[in-house]
Amino acid sequence: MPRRPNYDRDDLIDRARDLFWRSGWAGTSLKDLEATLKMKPGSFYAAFGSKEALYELALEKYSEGSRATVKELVDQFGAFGALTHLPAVVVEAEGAPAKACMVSKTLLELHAQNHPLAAKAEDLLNMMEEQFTGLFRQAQADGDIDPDLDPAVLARRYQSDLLGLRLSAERSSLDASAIAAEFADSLGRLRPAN
Amino acid sequence: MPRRPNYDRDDLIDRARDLFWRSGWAGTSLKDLEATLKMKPGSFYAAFGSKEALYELALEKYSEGSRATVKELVDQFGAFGALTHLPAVVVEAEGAPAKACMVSKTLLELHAQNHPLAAKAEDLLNMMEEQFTGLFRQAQADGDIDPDLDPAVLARRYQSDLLGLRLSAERSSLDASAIAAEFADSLGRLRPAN
DNA sequence: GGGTTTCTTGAGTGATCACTCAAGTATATA
DNA sequence: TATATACTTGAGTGATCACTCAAGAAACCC
Repeated sequence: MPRRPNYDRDDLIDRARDLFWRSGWAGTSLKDLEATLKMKPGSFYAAFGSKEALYELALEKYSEGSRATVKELVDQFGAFGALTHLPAVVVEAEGAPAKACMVSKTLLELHAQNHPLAAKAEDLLNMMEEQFTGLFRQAQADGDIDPDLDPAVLARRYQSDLLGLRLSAERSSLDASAIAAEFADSLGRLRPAN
Repeated sequence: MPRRPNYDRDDLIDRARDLFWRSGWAGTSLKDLEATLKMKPGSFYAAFGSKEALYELALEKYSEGSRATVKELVDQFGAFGALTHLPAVVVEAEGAPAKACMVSKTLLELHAQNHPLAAKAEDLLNMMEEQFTGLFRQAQADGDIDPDLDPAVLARRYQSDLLGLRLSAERSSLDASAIAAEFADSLGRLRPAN
């Protein structure tokens, strides 16, 4: 009996994610979303309920994609190799809507307003941090990192520096690839003494 | 003949800076500004011309204050000491409207819109980077840092990591002081060999 | 193909946005 | 004290904000 929607919901969320990622929460109006998603207000609200609900879907998808990218690097280069390759990968991502991390942008924009999306962003940053912790632990098991170091501490610092790198990569006058290379290089200092 | 304004312009800019710093560009409405500055719209526009003009004044003042803080640390601890103390100072600033750097927040929020304030933020980040370059150069002259390292490269990396630290300090679930301490500690690796 | 159900359309909602301006008020000089 | 010159007030500007809803169109089951 029902009529099926003539859009691909997953594709819509992708496009919304890219728009939100580039333009932020307040910087993205419903008019912008209607244009990008080619939806009239009625369809939009029937499909997603609100701008906030769609942002949350987009943010979750961003975070999933982010963690998937890391997993691919692990498959390709191993845990330690993923950690050293990631800085260059995020900085040199050509088609990306922005260099900076969407989750950190969300946190910075909405933290002061105690917006629910800022709390969501904190949760996602914690998840991503845990992934890094796992990678450092694995790298220790692989003999690539000094086993006396605390993987949770290493992960916290790694994520902080990575977010800084990605923020810096938004600066047009700055060569982020060079910082990325130094960042990757400095991970060599964590190798075991043997 | 004229009537003098009954406000302290410098104090108004301070209060506007703190409000913008916390809430961002789009997150700060004129109503918010009117309440914080205790000014009616007419006075506001007579005094500052526009929300954007005031934001620019506030951003410049933020940047000046930031560089002044660094200079004070240099007077107190020397160039290398300033570099090692700064991470803890920015993270533990109790009364500050936000932990993250206002200039970097501005860049992230407005870069995608090609907003003039984003270009301004880039300029100010470049100025702050130059200050760090000078500090590394001085630290080399003082014999605290390996003279073979490039101070400009060190400054870029230092600033990037510092911005990442300050961004991370916005996370309530994260102990930023611990990262700050590790950050300061890792600068010890830059000391000359002898 | 009729009937049901959902999706799509797009004008329209009140609220808020940054901003204006004419009128009133206070302070300086002459 | 008179007058000139600001500054202050606050209602009001059109534009845009996120969002609603009644009506029409399309796809499915029987």
